[in-house]
Amino acid sequence: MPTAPKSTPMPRKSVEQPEEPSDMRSRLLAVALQLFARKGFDGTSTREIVSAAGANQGHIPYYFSTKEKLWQEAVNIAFERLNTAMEPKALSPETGSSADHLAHLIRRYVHFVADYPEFILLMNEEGKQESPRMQWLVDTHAKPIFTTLTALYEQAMHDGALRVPMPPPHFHYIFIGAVTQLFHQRPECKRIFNIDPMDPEVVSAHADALVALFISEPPDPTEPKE
Amino acid sequence: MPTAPKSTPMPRKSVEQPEEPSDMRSRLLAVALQLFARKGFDGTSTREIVSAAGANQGHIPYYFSTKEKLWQEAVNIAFERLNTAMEPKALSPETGSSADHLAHLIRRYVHFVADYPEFILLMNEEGKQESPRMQWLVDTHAKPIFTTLTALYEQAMHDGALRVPMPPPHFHYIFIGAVTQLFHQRPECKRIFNIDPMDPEVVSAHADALVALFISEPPDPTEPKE
DNA sequence: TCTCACCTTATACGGTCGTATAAATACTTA
DNA sequence: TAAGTATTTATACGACCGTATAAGGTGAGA
Repeated sequence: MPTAPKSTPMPRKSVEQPEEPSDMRSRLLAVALQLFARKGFDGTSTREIVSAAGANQGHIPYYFSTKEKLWQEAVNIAFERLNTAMEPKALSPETGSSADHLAHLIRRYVHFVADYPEFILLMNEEGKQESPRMQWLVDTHAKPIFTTLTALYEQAMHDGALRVPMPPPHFHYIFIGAVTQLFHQRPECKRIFNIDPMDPEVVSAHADALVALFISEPPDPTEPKE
Repeated sequence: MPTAPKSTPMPRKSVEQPEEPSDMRSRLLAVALQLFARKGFDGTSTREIVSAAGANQGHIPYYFSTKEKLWQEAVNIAFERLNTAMEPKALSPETGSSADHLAHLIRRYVHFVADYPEFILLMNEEGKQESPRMQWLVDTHAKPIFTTLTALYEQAMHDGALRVPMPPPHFHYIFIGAVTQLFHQRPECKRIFNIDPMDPEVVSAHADALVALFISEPPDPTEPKE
């Protein structure tokens, strides 16, 4: 920009976005994650990422060498957030019934998905077709998580906490689909039903419905048992 | 190809694929539907379509004028198949309980999705972000279907056929997600669980699980009612 | 056989893509 | 302040994109 005033040479670094991560690498990762989730890997150009991050084309080979590597690092961040939101200690509690615990996990996951739809958008985008990216994602992140989840499902079925027992893979996809479809199809839902899935009341109602659908009712204390 | 033998000038038309639709327009539509479903609108190039259909670049402006129009015609075909598979008369039966009827519809839809995953791949691809394509798809095809479905859900809840009553939009996305996620994430499922969702036994087991989850059990005739 | 509408082909245009790199700038350390 | 490292910039390359079109081929009716 040849017309920029040289008389005010920017004090130190950038005063532009005091809230976002200041270094270019982090900003590129954050922007890339948003765009990859919303528009897919092929649907997102490096020029779009660079422009939205206020960066330069040269930054991508400099920091990430390749668009694919940039995507991998962005996915790593998404899984870090999942693991933070659903931290492992919450998965094996010491108190409360199995049903209560599972209900709590469902509510937590619903709110995570609503707060951070990028995660499921990425997963659904990459899980639907064979590709090196899909294999990397599954082997690196998904498989270990699903091993843990399968154990959780089996424990819950053993405890009678799940209303309808079924093989873990079936339960897994039924459950994940039931939780996420509303948020994955947000624009469609807004246009068809005039409802915004991100509305906090909608999110809570969704969590309630899912808990009622999947979790066994506790035995009614006003009735004699057996 | 200058080395092609001119001595054998192809009798009449093409003897190549006697089973596929013979005219180029239909072949382009069939191929485009597959590719759009598997790789999305942006992820599919007209050159890819043309090459897979054994056609020429010029065929696309000639028959469809635009890639977007080609996409629209392919989507029309997908919805024709949905409407054929779930034909309206099946939606309002005269005999049997509401629960039996609904269970039948669930099984039918599960098998449709398994046989023809292109449909849900297209819907999920386009429903996840705002775009003129999404608006066209929803206004042209999805909205009328979902109006019918909402009436169906409400009737089923009124009849007590659904185990867990909830507002129709919530039920809709929970149900669609529960049915389709397994088939949408087929490559992921194969890699994680070593299970192919298209295996007929897996499809049937999935349908059974969904019926058990959503549909109320019939009142047990061996027990006195009330 | 000639005509003419229909279909197919080869080829091209301007634009965008991922990637790359040399030069310019900013920052740190001495 | 001087030297050296880290970052940013402008720019370029070849490949592929959607779209377009003029020329060639084909077959039915005159």
